[in-house]
Amino acid sequence: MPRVGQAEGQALLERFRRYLRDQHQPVTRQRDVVAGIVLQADDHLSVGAIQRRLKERGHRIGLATIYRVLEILVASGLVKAHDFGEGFRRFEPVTGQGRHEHLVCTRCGRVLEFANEQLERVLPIIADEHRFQLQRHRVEIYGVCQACQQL
Amino acid sequence: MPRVGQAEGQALLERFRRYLRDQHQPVTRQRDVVAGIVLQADDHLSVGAIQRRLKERGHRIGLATIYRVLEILVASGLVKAHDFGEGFRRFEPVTGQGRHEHLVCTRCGRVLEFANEQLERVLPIIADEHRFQLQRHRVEIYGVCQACQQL
DNA sequence: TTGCCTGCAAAGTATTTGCATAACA
DNA sequence: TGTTATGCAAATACTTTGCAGGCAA
Repeated sequence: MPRVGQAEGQALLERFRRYLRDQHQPVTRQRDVVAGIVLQADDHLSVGAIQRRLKERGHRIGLATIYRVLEILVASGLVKAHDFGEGFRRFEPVTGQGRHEHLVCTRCGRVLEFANEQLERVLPIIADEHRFQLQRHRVEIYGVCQACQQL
Repeated sequence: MPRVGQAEGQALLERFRRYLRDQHQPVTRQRDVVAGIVLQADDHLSVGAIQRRLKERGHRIGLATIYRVLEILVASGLVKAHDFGEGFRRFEPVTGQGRHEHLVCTRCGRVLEFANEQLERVLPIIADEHRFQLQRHRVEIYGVCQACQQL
């Protein structure tokens, strides 16, 4: 079950092309291909994973270009960058499903998502109690996923 | 108001020396000095900050040694390492005050702590709902601290 | 056509490792 | 005194940047 449906991925890609045109930036083949992979991913991709998929599909795109496209994608708001403390970042398409947090498997690296109303409610209160102007938060649960427990 | 009182810092340092002796590892001057700085810190120190304090106090200790002492401190359980997504880690002495999470100021880098019972209660439930064997979690609130808001 | 994007390689940052020397027990 | 920690420098991993040439508009 993909995070982003085929159709939603296509729609996001279309929005990215539009974003580039609006910004008077060219829609290059590299940008289209990299964005296509990230925006249609059913997972939280690392740069390494993106590079691998590019190779599999026969595309020869430089590493620097991947990073530069990701920068644009994040700036466009269509992609979010995450740092799960692995020493590298991962990238996730921003779908309509709204705010969610992450469960990260420390064995296989798989990332699951969850939403919890209670959590989202309490964090602004805590920030307020400490006179913090909340900008964003990060909630991650690390553990062993069901599949890895059975090995 | 320091996180770790002078007395508590001293006690932690004493425990570190005992830990080394128990492990049949030498208590060298470098280990003692670096541990002293980290264990008595009133803040979440980066390696850069540790290095700076060492220089201020006239100690010439190699960078590699700092990292190696930190590795021992973390292994001993007296220090916790944190990754606040800044591209480097920070280190915090483990005091008796128990579990807490962090508020990180995105302007000045200051780190405040907070504890919230509701939060600690809900996270294991969420892990369970997703058949995740919980190992640890991370809750961070990023925003602008009170001092920085007034600038 | 023309300016910006791309690819390559080099640089940059945080951290780790190898090795000769020095210091602790 | 023998073992092992230290200091320096080189290596590593991820990411960013500079520059010559290629491509989108």
